[in-house]
Amino acid sequence: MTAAPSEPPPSARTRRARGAAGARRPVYDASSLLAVAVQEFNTRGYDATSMEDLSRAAGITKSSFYHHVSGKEDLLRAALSRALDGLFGILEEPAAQEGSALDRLRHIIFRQVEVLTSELPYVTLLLRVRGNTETERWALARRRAFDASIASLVAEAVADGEVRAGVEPSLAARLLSGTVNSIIEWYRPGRPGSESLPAEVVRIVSEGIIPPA
Amino acid sequence: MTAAPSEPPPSARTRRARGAAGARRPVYDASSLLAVAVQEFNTRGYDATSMEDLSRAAGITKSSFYHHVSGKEDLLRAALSRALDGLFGILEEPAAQEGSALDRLRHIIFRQVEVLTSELPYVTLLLRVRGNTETERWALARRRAFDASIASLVAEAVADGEVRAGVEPSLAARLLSGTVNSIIEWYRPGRPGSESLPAEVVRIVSEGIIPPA
DNA sequence: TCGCGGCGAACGATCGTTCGGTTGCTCGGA
DNA sequence: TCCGAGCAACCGAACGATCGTTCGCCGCGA
Repeated sequence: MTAAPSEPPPSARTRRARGAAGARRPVYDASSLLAVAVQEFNTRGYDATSMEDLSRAAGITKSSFYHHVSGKEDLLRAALSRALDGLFGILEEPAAQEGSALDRLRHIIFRQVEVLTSELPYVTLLLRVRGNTETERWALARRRAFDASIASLVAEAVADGEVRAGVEPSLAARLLSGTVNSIIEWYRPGRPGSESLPAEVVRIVSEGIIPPA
Repeated sequence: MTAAPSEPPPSARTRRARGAAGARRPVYDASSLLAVAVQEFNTRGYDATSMEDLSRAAGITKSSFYHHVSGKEDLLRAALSRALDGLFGILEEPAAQEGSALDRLRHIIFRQVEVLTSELPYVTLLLRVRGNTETERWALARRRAFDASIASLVAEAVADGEVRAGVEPSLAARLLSGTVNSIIEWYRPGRPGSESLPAEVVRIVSEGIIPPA
């Protein structure tokens, strides 16, 4: 353990039971280091976060950190993959493929809020990607594909006469995605009333945010 | 002019007429360089943008760039100031201080969309600040103060019975700000229909984004 | 002649990454 | 039961690259 002279506590350490079946002695595993890294990325921003920052947050030195991860951009890719898998998984659910366009849309919105909150750090990182590297551009393209499938669903619902076509369907789709995604700016897990958030969001995008009395 | 050997065109150059009344020969002025810098900041992200990137976008060398600006963070501060001045200016307008809470709220939303679109690069930068430096924390605090005044206005409108209190006023206020701010993610100036956007946003937050038929 | 706008070169700092070496636990064989 | 080999975890030091910033100098127009 080599008692460190300064402050860092063994924060996200996931010590496996001594002598457990399997490999030798993994003090850190890949997913817990990823969680630490994503948290730092979201606090400081990806570019402003150094590998020194990440390793310090994990409680080890920079060179030790490299024994567990292959590099900074691979951490980013793993995190973005997790977020994208969560979102695209929604589209493959039965309720997202059966029923009227409006019903499918409502289900997707509901589930999108659930995924946003359950995978908050990863989705937050995804929604802040700018496209500087090939990894970021890949994530941006996948994200645009997700938004596009929602936009086409909105258009279908309007064409079927299931929603009032007060505005352009494309504008409605953009504001819809923007409203749902903005949740990452303020949502923090563990606060009371979180479990009702998906239903409240679905209602609010149907009835309006500030509907006159 | 000293014809550069490579590609960069004299992009945002604001050449003053030869021999015009006044000072010597300001080829670049502070505001045009700020515009160039903010555009680069928004494309790559503030931290990922180097002074080399900025000067290249301006068509001069890095050392020449420093003859006109005092540093990277001062550029950021100037840009964030411009965005914040635009937003807080809304709150001082007569229509934001007189009338019912709902009318004031509608006016602020309308004007906020106008400012978002007219000052798009500066507000975009503001909405992406993370809080790494003292400048960024100052901007974050001011931005939170703006959001708080909107939240209290929503609460007032609910208390006065002017809007249907379907959900928590604080949730409505957060989704309201998120919806309006998300416009920066897709709005680009000069496209047809832009002039009607503020009114459409006001209507959509009142009637819902996807109201059932 | 003056001085502003522009330039190349260089500063120290920090970046992501690599390398060689030390520690201490685990396990097979005596 | 003891021991030595092997290896995962960890570390300090350093790599070349790039960062924001500064400096001294030059050329041209007023």
